[in-house]
Amino acid sequence: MAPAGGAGRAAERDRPQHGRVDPVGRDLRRHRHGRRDLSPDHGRAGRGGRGGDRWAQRAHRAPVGLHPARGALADAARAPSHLREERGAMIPYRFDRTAEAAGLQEQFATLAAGETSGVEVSVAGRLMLRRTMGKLAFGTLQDSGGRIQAMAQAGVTDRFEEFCSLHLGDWIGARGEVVRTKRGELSVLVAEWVLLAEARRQFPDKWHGVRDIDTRYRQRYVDLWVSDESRKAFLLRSRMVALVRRWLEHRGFVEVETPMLQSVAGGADARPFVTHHNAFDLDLYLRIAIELHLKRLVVGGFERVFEIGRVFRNEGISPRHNPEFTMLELYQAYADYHDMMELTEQLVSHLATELCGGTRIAYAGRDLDLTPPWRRARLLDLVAEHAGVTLHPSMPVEELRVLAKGLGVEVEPGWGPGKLVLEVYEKTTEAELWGPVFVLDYPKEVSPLARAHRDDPELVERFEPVVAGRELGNAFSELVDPDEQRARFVEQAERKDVPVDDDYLRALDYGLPPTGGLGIGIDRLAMLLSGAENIRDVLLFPTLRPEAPAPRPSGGSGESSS
RNA sequence: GGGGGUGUAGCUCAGUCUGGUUUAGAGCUGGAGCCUUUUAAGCUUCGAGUCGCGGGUUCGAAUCCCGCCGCCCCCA
Repeated sequence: MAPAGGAGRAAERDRPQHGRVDPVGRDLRRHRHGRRDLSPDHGRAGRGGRGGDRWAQRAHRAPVGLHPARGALADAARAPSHLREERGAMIPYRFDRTAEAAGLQEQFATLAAGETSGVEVSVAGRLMLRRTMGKLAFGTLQDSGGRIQAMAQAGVTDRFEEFCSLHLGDWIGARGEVVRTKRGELSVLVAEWVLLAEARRQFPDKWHGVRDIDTRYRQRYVDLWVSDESRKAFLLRSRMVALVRRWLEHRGFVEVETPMLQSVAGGADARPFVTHHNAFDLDLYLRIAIELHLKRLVVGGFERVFEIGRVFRNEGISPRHNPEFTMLELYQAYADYHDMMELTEQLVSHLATELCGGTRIAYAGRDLDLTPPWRRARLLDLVAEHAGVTLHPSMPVEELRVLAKGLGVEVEPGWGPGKLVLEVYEKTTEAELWGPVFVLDYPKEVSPLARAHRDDPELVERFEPVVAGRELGNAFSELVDPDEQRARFVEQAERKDVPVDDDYLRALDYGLPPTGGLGIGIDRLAMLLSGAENIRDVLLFPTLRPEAPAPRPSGGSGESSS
């Protein structure tokens, strides 16, 4: 049967096979014995249990498939366990839960040790700990919101012995009275229970959990199941994104979704991923920014618009970079970058207040005060402060090059003065800024979508909020002049061999009002508020190298070739 | 690409410097059993490892040497 093959392959992948007994064959033999000798009785007993079918709808007994190993090699140690096979066949289609752990802990907080409540509930969750002692057993059940102890007693609990043989990691549903034990632990005294899912692979260390960082990223389902802090970080991220949406909607922003597949990947300076559309026989790019589409929408009359979405950059991976990450971008008509600064500090302090209980937080072992207003400082002034040199993009290229080298900053031949200034800032100053600080006024050369500074034509009205030595986002007074934009695109195209986005220029021809734009890295923000120092700790499934080597063409192992 | 760290049972880790009392250990998990108030329950017992992979040195390699691979961190 088909499922057998699948299970077998899964088991094989977990360990190399070198002339060992095939686990599938072993399982199969074991299974047949179990059925022949033991199965029928247990089948009847299971289905005839009192009240079971009324309480939880049980599935018809499905043909019992092969049980893959509970972890590599572990099946070798496992007894036939006909009980488990029978139980596996009785998984219900649904379960009526009437209470959750956290709610019970709250509701019965005053129930005294040794007292019974007279209240009957049904709970469901995963068995995290188990303590059996002959005629009495305790299990710690975890649901999405908390933990509650399940207490089973011979003579009270249906199928008591089977309950005692549950594995850590198994999911069960249980009905019974809420009681508090003599030792003070709130419990559900189980009358009836049902297996909801079997954990066929062994539970990680119940005290240490999973420490191996690779396993935590690759098998997030295991990490989330056993790592409290991991669960918390992702819940925080989820709440954070919800708060961002609500906060922006309150301020009249409209959420939109724009294409991720683009024929011109614009809006940022990054290498795109290329993909191919078959019907059009057309190469397309995964977007590297959301910017240009959102500004088109402002042209179209959406005065306040935002998108929270994935962008893709085909560049290196580091503790702060993942090839796909989530950006918030927003555009507000009639606003400039000063408005964007206010919006940024208000938004971030709001999130910190809601999620961290205040705007003074700790990050990487240091205090961080996100209380507005944040310091505003010109990039050139910060470079002077930290690197001790006064630079300006109007200075001769050669002079800037010498200054940069003098600071130990490596430079490339083609770089103009603006790029040199930016490079000096990034190499000498950015990481030193604990912040929060708005770094203002970037060279025009490196900011092709930002509007020239009203006081200095060599600069643009642009800022990056920098926190803990890292940029959290990027914002401009947007460039609205179509001729100026065309000139910057053309200049960029000549220098970097990137196409000009003619449609965007056409959109500007229809009139983009003065507009403030802001992009914030949602992952970075989640790191900040959850205390994570690695972006992978806020990405459920970070990009990793494939686990197994690519399957080789069939035709031998290839190892014996001489 | 360079440097540093790391890889031993399903999980968490000893053992590596100083090669051999080690047939590779512990705890948890898992199997069998005892146990009616546990809180990582306890107790008895059993099983489980190509010590990342491949070469080499040696009478003998988890341990020393060489090469490679994965992961983490720093730098580019």
